[in-house]
Amino acid sequence: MSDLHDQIRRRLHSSGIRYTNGRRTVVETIREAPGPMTAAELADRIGPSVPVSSLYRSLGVLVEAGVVARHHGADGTSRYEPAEWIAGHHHHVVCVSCGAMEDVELDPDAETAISIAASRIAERAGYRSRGHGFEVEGVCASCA
Amino acid sequence: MSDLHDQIRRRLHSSGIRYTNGRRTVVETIREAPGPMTAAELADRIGPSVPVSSLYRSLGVLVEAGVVARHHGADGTSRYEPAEWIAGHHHHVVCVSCGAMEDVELDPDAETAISIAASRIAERAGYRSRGHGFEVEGVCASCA
DNA sequence: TTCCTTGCAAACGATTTGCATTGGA
DNA sequence: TCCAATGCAAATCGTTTGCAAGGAA
Repeated sequence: MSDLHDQIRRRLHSSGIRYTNGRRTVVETIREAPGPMTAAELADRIGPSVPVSSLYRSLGVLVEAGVVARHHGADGTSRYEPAEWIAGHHHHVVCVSCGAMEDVELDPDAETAISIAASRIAERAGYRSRGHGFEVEGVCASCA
Repeated sequence: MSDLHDQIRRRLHSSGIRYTNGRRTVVETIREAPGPMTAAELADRIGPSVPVSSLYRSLGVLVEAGVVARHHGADGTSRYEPAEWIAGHHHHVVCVSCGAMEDVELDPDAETAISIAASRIAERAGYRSRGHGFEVEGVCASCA
């Protein structure tokens, strides 16, 4: 596990960015989270040791460096989770009612179907497909 | 076409809501737009006849009534377009760089594949699938 | 010493809301 | 008449930034 942090440290260092305690705390909190978290949720879990402004700055740096991925829930707020090279490939369900977001993995055949359809969609609009990330909308259990 | 506005008027009236000039202007502007628009873009097109606060209030009412659909761009701002019963079924590509959003239609076979995979994803997370709406992420032509 | 990073507070952009006024059925 | 809708300004929320102090290489 220190392995991972070494990898991250190297990644950041190659851009002249330091892997400080605060940033490591942010990364660990995101990794321990059950799913994509908002900045406010992260701030709650981390406590006052990392003030909001620093939290946001760290998140920006980590997203920029490809360590953390940023997503947008149905409520407009950003949610953060480990990048794919850390967390593995997966998709998201987003609750259109409360904005919650969860990770989901697909079996290979569904994955293939999705991949084809998604790249066709991107191509048709003249977009360069970025992986084949997409989000499914629905209503979560507690909102239903 | 006055047909459509009559339908909308009836829809709103059944909830004790009035279909005023301002709201009609908002609906028409959204219908004439080339794709999902932000509130700011709508305000630009409409001009000062509908102040921002009224615009937002109208959008809220229209979304609530199922006349307009609200989506979340990659930049966190909301985008609005006619509801599916007006615009027809389609999907979206979202530019992860600038937040732009475009409509895309799929051929029936891709549509079927997507539909199956999307409902499987929703089910797996315990979400009630809302249609099978989803958004594909990519990078648009002007950002690439 | 030289940059990068932090922390606080102030600034910001998008959206919402309080309140008094206007307008429609 | 009665309740919904409007317009303005102020408030709120998530997020960003300026600036001076602190810390690692």
